[in-house]
Amino acid sequence: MKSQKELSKTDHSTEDKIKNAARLIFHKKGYAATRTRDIAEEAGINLALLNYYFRSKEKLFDIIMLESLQGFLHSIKEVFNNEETSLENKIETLVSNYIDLLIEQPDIPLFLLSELRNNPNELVSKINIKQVLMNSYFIKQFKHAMNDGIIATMNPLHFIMNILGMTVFPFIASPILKSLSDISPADFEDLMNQRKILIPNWIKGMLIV
Amino acid sequence: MKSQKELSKTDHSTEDKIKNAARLIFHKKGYAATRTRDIAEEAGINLALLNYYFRSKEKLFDIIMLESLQGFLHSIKEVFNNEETSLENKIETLVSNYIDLLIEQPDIPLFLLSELRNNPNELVSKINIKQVLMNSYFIKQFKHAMNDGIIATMNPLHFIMNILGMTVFPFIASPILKSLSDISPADFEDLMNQRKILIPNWIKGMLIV
DNA sequence: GATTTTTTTAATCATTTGATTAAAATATTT
DNA sequence: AAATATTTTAATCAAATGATTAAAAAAATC
Repeated sequence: MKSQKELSKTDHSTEDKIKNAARLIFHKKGYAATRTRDIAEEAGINLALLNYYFRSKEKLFDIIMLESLQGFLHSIKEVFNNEETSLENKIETLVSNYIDLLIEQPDIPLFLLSELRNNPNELVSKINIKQVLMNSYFIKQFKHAMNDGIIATMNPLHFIMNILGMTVFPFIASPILKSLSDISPADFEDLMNQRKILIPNWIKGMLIV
Repeated sequence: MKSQKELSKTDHSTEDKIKNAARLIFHKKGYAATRTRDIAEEAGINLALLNYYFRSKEKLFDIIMLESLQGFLHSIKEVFNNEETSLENKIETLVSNYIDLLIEQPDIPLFLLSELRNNPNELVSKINIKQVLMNSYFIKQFKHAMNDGIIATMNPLHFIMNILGMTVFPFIASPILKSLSDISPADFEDLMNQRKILIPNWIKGMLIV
């Protein structure tokens, strides 16, 4: 089990050291609350180096943001466009993969959602999430099963909201959930691991005609 | 249907004008990204007045934060401790109330979750969410029904995560969801209103033994 | 209506913070 | 080894930003 910091791939080059530090702090505090000096300190470099390599805070942020978003979508892409697996299998794999990802990097969802909130972000259109998700093989399978009466009729958006809501929300709300009961971080992780099995079962229950 | 701004209760007094402006901007941009000058401009007052009435940005923020958190918990409190209603009824009421609340004030969840993320917040302990939720009549009913074999066995936390996840998450992720498909804000609101019926049904499905 | 208190304003301060610059240190090339 | 290019640093700048102050305006009190 590696810590967030150790996890940061080989920071051999100075550029990587800065990027890894930036990722860590941006993810934890968001753009506005992050000081370039904090990044420099975390990276163990002089502040001027940050601007030497990345020109500005904003450009550095854009790089981190793009990579984070791509990384987060990568899991979905992989699963959604696999033409070999069943609908059920996709649900199981998606939930399980995401819970693993979120246990490792619990700050990612709140980071992404906060930063995408207002920004008239070209990123979202750049990445073309719509194409990736709504035109995926997974959605085709889903619609097909609906037409064949195998699963209940439902707007696919409801379906996606339910999967993501049940999977991602606990991590977003973990500070509150942890204070709700007296669960330790280890207990919380156990609960999340239980959900790898539970969520797919609940989801399947929603699909029964 | 009032806009967020008009909704702001009677800003008769200067103090109220400032608080309402602060609430609007803090909710939308978060603490770090908010400039006291923006609040002053939104309130239509001189910047010095903000400090005259509230001493500092931080003190003003603390007031808004406390009120927002209390407001958000108020809905739960009301429903959870009603000893007249059934478990099913509580679920329906809670989901319906929250969806109404979130349609009116969609910025609240991301605001609360972002700001509570790191802060070693005394607020959370001050408000004592634990007492409100985990020792509520609702949880008693839930545990009782489990013991009697009326509903499936499940950690109550899973149950709360599922209700809140399915209810709140779509609003947090709405910027992305809206770009996912081509739904208009009106379409989105329709979807959310559908969920007032759908979510309680899905939840009940999870509880079947 | 004069006096005192409260509210509001314009101007300014001090600190923070993103960014730059010129020089030093290090690495690379010739 | 000398010359050149690259990387790093310390010092500093300029703008943004939270906060204060002293004076003006308005309201309340006598």
